This record gives sequence, C-alpha cells and structure tokens, in this order.
Amino acid sequence: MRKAPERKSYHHGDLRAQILLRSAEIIATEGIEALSIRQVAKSLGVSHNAPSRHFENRAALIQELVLDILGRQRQLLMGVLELNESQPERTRLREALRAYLGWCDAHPIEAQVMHHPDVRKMADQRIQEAMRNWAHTVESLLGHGRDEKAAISSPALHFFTLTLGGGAILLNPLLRGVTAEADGSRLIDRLVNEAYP
Amino acid sequence: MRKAPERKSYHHGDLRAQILLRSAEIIATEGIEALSIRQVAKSLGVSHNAPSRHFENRAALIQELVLDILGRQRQLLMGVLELNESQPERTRLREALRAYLGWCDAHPIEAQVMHHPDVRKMADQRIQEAMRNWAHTVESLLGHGRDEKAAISSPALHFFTLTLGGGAILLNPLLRGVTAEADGSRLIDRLVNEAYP
DNA sequence: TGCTCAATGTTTTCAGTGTCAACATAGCAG
DNA sequence: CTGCTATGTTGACACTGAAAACATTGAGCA
Repeated sequence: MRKAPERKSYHHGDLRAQILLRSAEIIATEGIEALSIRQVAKSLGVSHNAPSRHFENRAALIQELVLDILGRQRQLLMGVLELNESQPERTRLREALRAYLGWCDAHPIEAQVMHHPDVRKMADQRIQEAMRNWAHTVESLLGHGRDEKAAISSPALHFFTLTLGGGAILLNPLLRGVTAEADGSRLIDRLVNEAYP
Repeated sequence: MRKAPERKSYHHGDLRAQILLRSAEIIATEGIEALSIRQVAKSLGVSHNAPSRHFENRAALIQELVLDILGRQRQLLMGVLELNESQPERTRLREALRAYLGWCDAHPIEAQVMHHPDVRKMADQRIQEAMRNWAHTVESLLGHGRDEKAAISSPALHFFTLTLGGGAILLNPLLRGVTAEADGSRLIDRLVNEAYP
C-alpha cells in the first residue's frame, strides 16, 4: 500500500476520469477561465502534457464538462415535469422557472457556462444535440410533441427568454446590484411572479 | 521620408486614444478574448509595453471600452424614450425592447460584453454607476423617478428579464439554433410580441 | 513463452500572453 | 539652460496551450 499522492506507475489508469473530476471542481469554484490544463495535470501529479492524450485541446475538455452540466440541467427540468404532471400548464411553467432559477442561484458558475465565449462558439454536434434536447424537454413541459424541424413554439420561446433573462440578472453581480435586491430567493420570487403571475 | 507606418517620433502623442480605438475594433469584430495588449501595441507600431503607461492592466483597458458601450446603449434607450414620450407605457416598453434587441442583432459582440467573465467581476465604481444609470433610464421610461436606494420596480425588473433573455437567445448561436428561427428580425418580432403582446 | 504494437505518459520546444523593472527620450517648467 | 516628468523601449519572468520526439507499459498474438 503506497501513500496517497503516489501513483508512480507511469500508467495512471484513470487519468481521463480524474481530469474531468478535477476540472469540474475548478470550474465550479473558480470558473472556466481559471481552468488551466497544466495546472490540472500538475495537481494530479502527472506531466503537463499528459492530458493531451485524452483531450485534443482545451476546448474538447471544456466541451465534455459542458455536456455534463447541460445534462444535469435537463434532469432538473424533467424532474419538475414529472412532479407537476397533473397541474395546469401555467403552474408547470412557473415551477420550472422557479426550479431553474433556484438551480442558478445554487450553482452560479456552472449556470453561466453556457454563455461563456469558449462555449458559445462550439459548433459541435453533441453540444447542439444537448441544447435541442433541452428545448425538447421544455416543449414536453408544454405538452407539445416537439417537431425537430419546425421553429420553436411561442410559449417555449417565451419561457426561454424568462429563464435566460432571470438567470442573467441573478448571476451577474453588476446586474444584480442594480436591482438592489440583496436576497436571492426574494429576487427569484419577484422574477417568477412577474413572469407567470 | 520613412515608410508609411512611420511615427518614429518616440512620443506618439495620441497613443491612449489610438489604443482605445483599435481595441474597440478588435472587440467588435473578434470579441474580447481576442483582444491582446501586445497585439494592439504591435498593430499601432509601438513597443509591446507602451500601453501600460495608459492602462494599468488589461482589465483597466477593457473597463474603459465597456463604459463606452454601456453609454451608447443608454443613449439608444433614451432616444426611444424621447420618440415615444406621448405613447402609453406598454408601447414605450415594447419599442424599447425592440430597439435593444435590434441593437443586439446589429452589434452582437459588443452586446455580449456585459456578460463576459472579465467584465462581470468588475466591481469598479464607474461601472456600477453606469449600470445604475441604465436602470435609471428604464425607470424613466416607465415614468417613475428612480429612488436610488429602493429596490427596482417590478415592471422594470421584468423589462430587464426580457431584454437580457431575448439578447441571450439572439446572440448565442447555440440557443438561437434551438429556436430554428434563422431570420434575425423575425426572431425579434416573435420575442417582442410574446413579451408585450 | 516471448514479441510486437498501440495506448498512454514524459520531455523538450515553441509561440504567445500579461506584468514588472530598468532604462531612454523628449518636451515642458523653472 | 537645467532638470523633471510623462511617455516609450527593452529585457526578463512566469504563465499558458500546443506540437514533436521519445519512453514505458501492458495486452494480444505467434
């Protein structure tokens, strides 16, 4: 039994997973821009270039993390969908918005990840598909079967506006300062009440 | 007669202004993350460290540019305010939202600047004041005298949500792709109609 | 068993970044 | 004219991501 930080076995065996874990930690605490491949490698006791065997470049690593975050967001929405299945549409939307904003408040940095420049530019197939799934979930929330080709429905579009706008206010200290509403849950209440009164 | 990009006069005389101009160009075309102090210096035919005499660090330079952008956004809103002074409140909000989203569509990168990580963190006095002025303008649009201390009014908060949410959809290729609404002005129409029907 | 080879890590190198400190020049104030 | 200060230059440092060449390992195969 060797000591904890050892791992002198050349082949780490678990490096890819470890990189993802550590990177997720850093993103969640310091934001994407603080994520440095070299630093992650160092903190895992591995050479600075080892990660390149598992992720072609920095963007590829970030993308993997973003996919995970999008997946969890979708899980959240689907949970709300199930919980309020028997409720009227407006109630479902209201609770979904509240849930989303609550999640933003609880995971501020991860919630921002979608809007990060490094991510916004990603044209990758899997990311786009994840986004479409997100939309699909919302349309389900509205009881529509989402037609993949057709433009998004108006209630869903409006719901998107409200989630993204609310999230932006909640998560941007500059914007939030303007509202002069210090308490997070109070701000969320107001946002939700204005959105679906 | 030396070559064209001359200016060998050691003292450039106008460097600060030139830096701001060139930086604004770069930001507007390639985004903030593409802005490199060294590159700007080089393109102005000046040593890599010359800008440091005018801007303490990169953040200080960016801040100056952001202040300018925020100022122009506010001008835009105030223009709408004047144009629709005699209109009912709902019409004014509607036109203000349309103007804002139109501006986002026309200046996509600058419109994003507020949400950039480098900017979001800025706690500087002048930035915060600029944001408050922005809010103040919106409250004026609503005919309220804005009380500096009090929390933002609900219609203004909702207006913020709609602008920021609409902007996010409009400006994020990922999100915009989900709407399956290719045409910008058509998307804006739908957003505005949903927001203030 | 022993060999080979692909997967995985390491080392080295390069170009680019922001920032700091030391130095150079110019132009203005006395 | 003299010096001082604002402004530019040069050089160095510590980072970063990326690519190329090299090393080790273990798994599959003869």
